[in-house]
Amino acid sequence: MELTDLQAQRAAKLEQLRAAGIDPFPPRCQRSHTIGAALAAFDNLVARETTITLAGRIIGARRVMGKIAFAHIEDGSGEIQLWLSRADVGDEWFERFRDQIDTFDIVQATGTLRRTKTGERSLFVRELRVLAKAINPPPEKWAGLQDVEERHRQRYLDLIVNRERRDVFRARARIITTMRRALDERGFLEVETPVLQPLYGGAAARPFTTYHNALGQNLYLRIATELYLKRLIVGGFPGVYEIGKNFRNEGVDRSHNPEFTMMECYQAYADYHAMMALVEEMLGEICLAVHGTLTITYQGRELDFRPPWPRITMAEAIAERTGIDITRHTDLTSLHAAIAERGLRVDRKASWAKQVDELFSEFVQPHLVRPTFVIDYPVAMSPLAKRIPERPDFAERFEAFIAGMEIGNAFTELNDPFDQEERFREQLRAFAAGDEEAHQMDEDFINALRYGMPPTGGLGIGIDRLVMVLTDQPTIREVILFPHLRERTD
RNA sequence: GGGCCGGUAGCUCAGCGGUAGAGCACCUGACUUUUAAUCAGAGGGUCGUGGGUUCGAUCCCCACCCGGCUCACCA
Repeated sequence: MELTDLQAQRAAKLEQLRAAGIDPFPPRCQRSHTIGAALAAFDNLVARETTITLAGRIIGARRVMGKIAFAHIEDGSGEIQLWLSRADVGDEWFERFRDQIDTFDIVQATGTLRRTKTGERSLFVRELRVLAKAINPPPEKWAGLQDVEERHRQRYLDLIVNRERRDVFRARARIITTMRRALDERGFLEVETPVLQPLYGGAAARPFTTYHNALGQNLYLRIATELYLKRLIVGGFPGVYEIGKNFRNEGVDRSHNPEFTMMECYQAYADYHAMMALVEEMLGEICLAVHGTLTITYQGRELDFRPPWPRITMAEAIAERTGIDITRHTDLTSLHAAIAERGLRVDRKASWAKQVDELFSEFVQPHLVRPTFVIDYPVAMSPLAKRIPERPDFAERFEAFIAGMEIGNAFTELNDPFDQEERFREQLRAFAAGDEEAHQMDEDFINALRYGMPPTGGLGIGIDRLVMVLTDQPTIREVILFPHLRERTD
């Protein structure tokens, strides 16, 4: 790989260090404190004049004068200023600091803590060591690394330079930890199910396909964990959950990434009302863990996580926004007529369910800013959910919306194997008619249901979108460390 | 996939037919309390890629690559 001038300069300095018998990449350091710990114990360490050794990356500019020098280092726990004087570290290392050590190099410094005359807490260095020489130069000192593409392609650099971005991913970890604890405390068992699946199911999506050489078999990367987790409810676990990646072979936009993290949980002897309560409680706990309050701001808009969240049926929501009552237009012709009557766009290619969904997505979803449950979806859109006894064309299903985004999806799970089989057959017909996202027939899942699955509530939460909401990030790419980007060919 | 915008020094950006610019960074020198250090000086570019128009193209035209926003799609 060809080096730029700046890289070559740094590589030359590295060789100078080697020539002086200094390993620019020594295997160990002698750190006595993290910077965070040293700052926390600062007054004590000053009073006792304790000699300590800190390590970290040089950030910002080195300020080297004739006989003294300043620089800041950071180690992930904090930042501190180094104060170096020619008298204390000696000519050799003072000049080495000036001539061979650069911004971004990782160093170790031994000395005592004190405040400078301006009052800044600093390590007055007596001994310096190089821990790792940086060959790549830093971006611009003030503007930093702005270019979105480079921030994502070189996330490591983004995290060094834009250190506040680390907080987004710390919050992400806290969100997942808190969710896991909430589920554990409620008796759910964490499980792992296959990522490589011979059939894909549990969601409406196109899959990524791969091939197992030894078995001579096509496999799919999972689009959901649902059908495996419900097999475990059949198997007798009272509650299970899985947090993991799903893969959907679809487009990329501000709220979609081809691989994304989903939490799915299933609770035996519960229904979708119990799942609504679970969402309210669990997301409340998570919001408190991250923000310490249940009312937060997302992209300038207030979000109130205090329970109970509003509940509105899909039919009511559509009627409210469009004046169309889908419960009275139960066939496509009638529905199209109602849409046309109001001067709205009719999708001639859509099925009834698809047309309903389009009405919902276009006219209702953008308005669902505060945390809201939309409940009771048409059965035709919900092939894995149980019918509402009094209204068998609708299913006991809800989706949770926050800031106009679908965050969660839940049902009272369909446990009638005959109905499930018929729903799969309906999906096969849709697939044959050109719906590439229709579900596949899963005979083994039907077989599991034939052994009897208790009434069960199931829930999926899109972790990435939840993190967006709770960290006030505008796009999903900002909450995924390494978001999907096209390969660069130059 | 459509529309709009962008890709120029390591980074942040200006320039938009006539020798390629600034700031920061880097390099050289001075400097014992800096923190956007300061002062003086120097270097650094296939202007995303490939064609075309032109006496001459970073600039105009075409195609392509890579992004951003947006619409569509993806419940």
